[in-house]
Amino acid sequence: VSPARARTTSADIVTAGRELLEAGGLEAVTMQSVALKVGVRAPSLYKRFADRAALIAAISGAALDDLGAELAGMEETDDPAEGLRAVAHAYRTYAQAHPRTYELLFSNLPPAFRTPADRNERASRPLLTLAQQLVGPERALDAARLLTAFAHGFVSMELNGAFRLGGDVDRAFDYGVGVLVQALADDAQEDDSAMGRRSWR
Amino acid sequence: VSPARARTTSADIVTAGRELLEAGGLEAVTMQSVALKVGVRAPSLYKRFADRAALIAAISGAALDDLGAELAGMEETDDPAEGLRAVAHAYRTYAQAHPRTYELLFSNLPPAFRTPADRNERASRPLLTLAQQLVGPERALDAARLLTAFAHGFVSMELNGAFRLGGDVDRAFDYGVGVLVQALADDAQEDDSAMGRRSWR
DNA sequence: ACCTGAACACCGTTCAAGT
DNA sequence: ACCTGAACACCGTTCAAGT
Repeated sequence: VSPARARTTSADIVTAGRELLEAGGLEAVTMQSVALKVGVRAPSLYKRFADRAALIAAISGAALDDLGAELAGMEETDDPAEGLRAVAHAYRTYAQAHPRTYELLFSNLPPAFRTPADRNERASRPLLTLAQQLVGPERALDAARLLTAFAHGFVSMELNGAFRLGGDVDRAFDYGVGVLVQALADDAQEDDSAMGRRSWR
Repeated sequence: VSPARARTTSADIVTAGRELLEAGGLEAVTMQSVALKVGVRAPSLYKRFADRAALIAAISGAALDDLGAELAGMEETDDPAEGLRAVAHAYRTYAQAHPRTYELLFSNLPPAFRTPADRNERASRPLLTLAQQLVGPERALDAARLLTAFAHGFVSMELNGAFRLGGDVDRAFDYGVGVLVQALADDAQEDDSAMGRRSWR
């Protein structure tokens, strides 16, 4: 007897899932729709992914790698402030190009299916490196979190249609990034000149 | 013949839904579980809500009203910077107390079922008023968006377990809020003294 | 006027049976 | 070794029939 040959691959399945995700949101990524798209029946997917959650996690991980690739190399600059602004804009650009995928990237997954820490690390290194260049090692993490939180929060609200009071949304993002980076630079400057930490408490 | 008397109310249904949401996440809010909790069968819910999406929207709206009530009155202060910091912390406190509900509040709903604009307005007015006191009417909206984006982004990443690099997360939030409010105040100050807008572009 | 059981289409998942 | 149809439990939703 000749054992059945594989008719698809994990990579193909993830690709099909990502296309369905971007086209119709997470609810369109059903085991049946993904299977049909790769020319197989739903039960066959369980040969490669334990369940739907594992497939979604793989899709999320692949998307994170893409975002990481988009940001790669941005820390190689001699103007960290400019670099940070560029990272923020690249971040927003990715979200606008792949809104549903971006949404998934920051949605709650069961702990067992979260993206491994090292893949996460790669995507966040440019930002962290630039932050360290701007404010020094001690406050790099806080600064990176400040920027990430702002960028993610802004983009997330933008995608959810939360900015309905009018105004220029592009300008608001520029304004926010600018104020933030400048504030971080000033904060570091003050410390350099031994004036102690700004008292904002 | 005696027509059947109502055995539940829309308010009861929403309450039951909110409890199920906080206990087990959105996926635990099924028409059957909600119906059983109010002592009725699933089909009866359709007398009061067009479908599950409408029920979820009602739950989301009720939660927004609660958050609005939490923030109400915070704009009545003579220290807008302090008021803004207080709003940011109240925001984070709400999210930590009701994580799943908070998550729903900022998740993507189909446009037809979004919270009406006026209910949204009530929850965002304190922040907007304080921002206007700090930076003036022209930049109030940008400033409010900067703060909201940071607070939402930070809290959202916190709830999703995105802060895995260690460090003091409470301190990072304080740091971010402090830097932001200070930067906004400085920015406004500069304009007041007719030195033109800070050139951060 | 509201409630219900029964039915339908759909989903995730399992598994014995095929090659 | 992988694929499949059939089956199961569950879900949202509709609707005729009850009171």
